[in-house]
Amino acid sequence: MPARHIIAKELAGLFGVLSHPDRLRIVEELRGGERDVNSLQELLGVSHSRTSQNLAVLRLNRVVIERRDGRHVFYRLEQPELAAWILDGVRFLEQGSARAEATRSAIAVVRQIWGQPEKPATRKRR
Amino acid sequence: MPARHIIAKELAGLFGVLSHPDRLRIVEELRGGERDVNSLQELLGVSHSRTSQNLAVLRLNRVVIERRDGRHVFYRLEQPELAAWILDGVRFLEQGSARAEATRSAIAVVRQIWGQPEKPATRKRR
DNA sequence: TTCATATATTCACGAATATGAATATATATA
DNA sequence: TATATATATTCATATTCGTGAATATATGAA
Repeated sequence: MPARHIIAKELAGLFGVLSHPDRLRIVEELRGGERDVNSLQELLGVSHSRTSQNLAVLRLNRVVIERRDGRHVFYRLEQPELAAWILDGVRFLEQGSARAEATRSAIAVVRQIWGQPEKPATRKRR
Repeated sequence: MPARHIIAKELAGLFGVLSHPDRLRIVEELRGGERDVNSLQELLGVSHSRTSQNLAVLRLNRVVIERRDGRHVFYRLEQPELAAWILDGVRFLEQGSARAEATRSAIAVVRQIWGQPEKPATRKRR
């Protein structure tokens, strides 16, 4: 199989993994370091199982790595630069006049929020 | 709706559009300039309608723009830098020891193939 | 003009895949 | 043990995919 077929397929897989709002937000929330599932669930405001399932997708595709500590499981980015690369892709949302103004201003906000490393919150360790 | 929700959703949409091998290859093949549907179909080695349908997805999501000329429809990237950004993302495939050696060498090849602008082939114009 | 051809898009269908919600199971800690 | 936490499984639904047929649309020839 030609190299470009292999890579196109694998890249498409990576894009597929990232083509979900929850999972994108998880990646961005992990940009500053590891977090446990509960902490992520609260940040996302979705159900526990949904968080866990999306983390499983990310883990199976080697986007995140887990570290168990007591009854907590902490997740972190396997390749922290991934978060910056994703954020960089936001510029392609600005295109086109058809794009809503709401989106354009949201981009500015998100660049503030996601654009700088953040010290992980409430990291309960034991 | 918080900015990060909006952006996560839109970004996820973009990733979804790009989460298909054919569409990724189309974007990369267009890095050097416009091509008509037939030319793309031959490059990809897939059916005509499949090519056209994937172009429609890219078009509806403002990734590509069409230009009609006679009986040909030429497509080009709306934001040419998109191809470079995607190629940049290839580095995240190198990760992890579980990754097959075949992939690693394919990455090198693809960086050669996609890494430099290419002069569009056989552009039949009238 | 009419007809044949080349090009591109759209449609309909079944197959495959993804998704979300709910539940069940497993594990670690107290 | 009981409880909190995390993962796995199941199921119903929704979405996406690929193919082949049908439908434009444009061009050139008769």
